[in-house]
Amino acid sequence: MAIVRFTKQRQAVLEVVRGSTEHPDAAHVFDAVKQIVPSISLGTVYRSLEALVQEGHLIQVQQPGQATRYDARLEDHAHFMCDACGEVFDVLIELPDLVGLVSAKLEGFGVKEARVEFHGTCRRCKHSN
Amino acid sequence: MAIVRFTKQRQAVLEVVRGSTEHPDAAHVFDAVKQIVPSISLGTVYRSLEALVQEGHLIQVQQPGQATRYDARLEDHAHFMCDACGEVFDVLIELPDLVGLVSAKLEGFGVKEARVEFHGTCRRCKHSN
DNA sequence: ATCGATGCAAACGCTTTGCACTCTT
DNA sequence: AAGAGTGCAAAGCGTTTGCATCGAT
Repeated sequence: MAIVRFTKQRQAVLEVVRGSTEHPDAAHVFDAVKQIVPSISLGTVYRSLEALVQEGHLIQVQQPGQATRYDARLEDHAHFMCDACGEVFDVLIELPDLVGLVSAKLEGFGVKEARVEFHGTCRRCKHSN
Repeated sequence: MAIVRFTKQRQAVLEVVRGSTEHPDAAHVFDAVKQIVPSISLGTVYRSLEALVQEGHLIQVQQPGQATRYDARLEDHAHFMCDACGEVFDVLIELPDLVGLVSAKLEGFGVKEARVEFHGTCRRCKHSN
C-alpha cells in the first residue's frame, strides 16, 4: 500500500515521530498529533503509521509484551531497552556483520537482516536505588 | 511467582514444549496438552507458561505482531524467523560478545543481555518459487 | 469525478483476571 | 486444613476493519 495522497494527517504523524526521541507508540502519536489535527482518529494513526513503514519513512521497534513503537531513524541500528523504566535508547555503534556470519552457516537460507536488542538497566534507573 | 506445586497441568505443559521443535505458542500448547489433560483450560496454559518462564524452565520468543512462542532450549541462542512461512529456527552459532562490545560504549548502563533475531527466507520457502 | 484516505465504532486476537472450586502439600 | 492452582467466563488491551463520507488529485 503506497501513499498516493499526502494528507495533513499523514504529514502530522510523520512530523510527530520525527520530532520525538522517545520512540512513541500509536497512542502517544495519537495524543501528539491531536494538537496539530484535532479531528484525527486512532484508526487513521494506525493506518498512517503502517503506510509510512511500508514506504520506508519509519521503522518499527517491538518490545516484548508492549505496544509497537516507531522510530524515524532509518539507518541500521540496535536498541537498548531498560527493563526498569521501559525506555528505549538507540544504540549507534558499529556491530559485527552478523548476517554474514550466520549466512555462512545457514546453508540455503536467505538471511536478510539481523535485529539486535539489548536489555538491562539504563543509567538513570541504575543510579536511583 | 514460584512454582510451589507440580500439578499434572504444569508437567504436561512443560513436556509439550520440551517435546516440540516448533516453538509453539499458547494456543498450540493448549491443543497438545489437551491430549494429556483434556480438562485443561487456556487460562491455565497461560499461567503455567508464565510460571515456567519465571522459574527458568522456558524462554519466550517474540515475533512482531504474532503470539508469544515458547522454547525449552535454555542455552543462549539466536533465532531465525522466516518472513514467508513464519517458522522459527534456532541459530546455534557462537556469536561475538555483543554485550561486552556495547557495555564499553554505554557508560553507566547495566547491559545484561543481547537478543539477536535474524529475518529472511528459510530453505524451503527460498527453493519453492 | 475518481477513488484513496478519514472518522467512527464494532470487532478481532492474544492475554489477563475475578471468582468459586479443587487438589497438592 | 491451608492456600496455591484450576476452570470458566468476562474483560482488557493493542490493533484491525467495514462502512459511509470526505477530500487530494
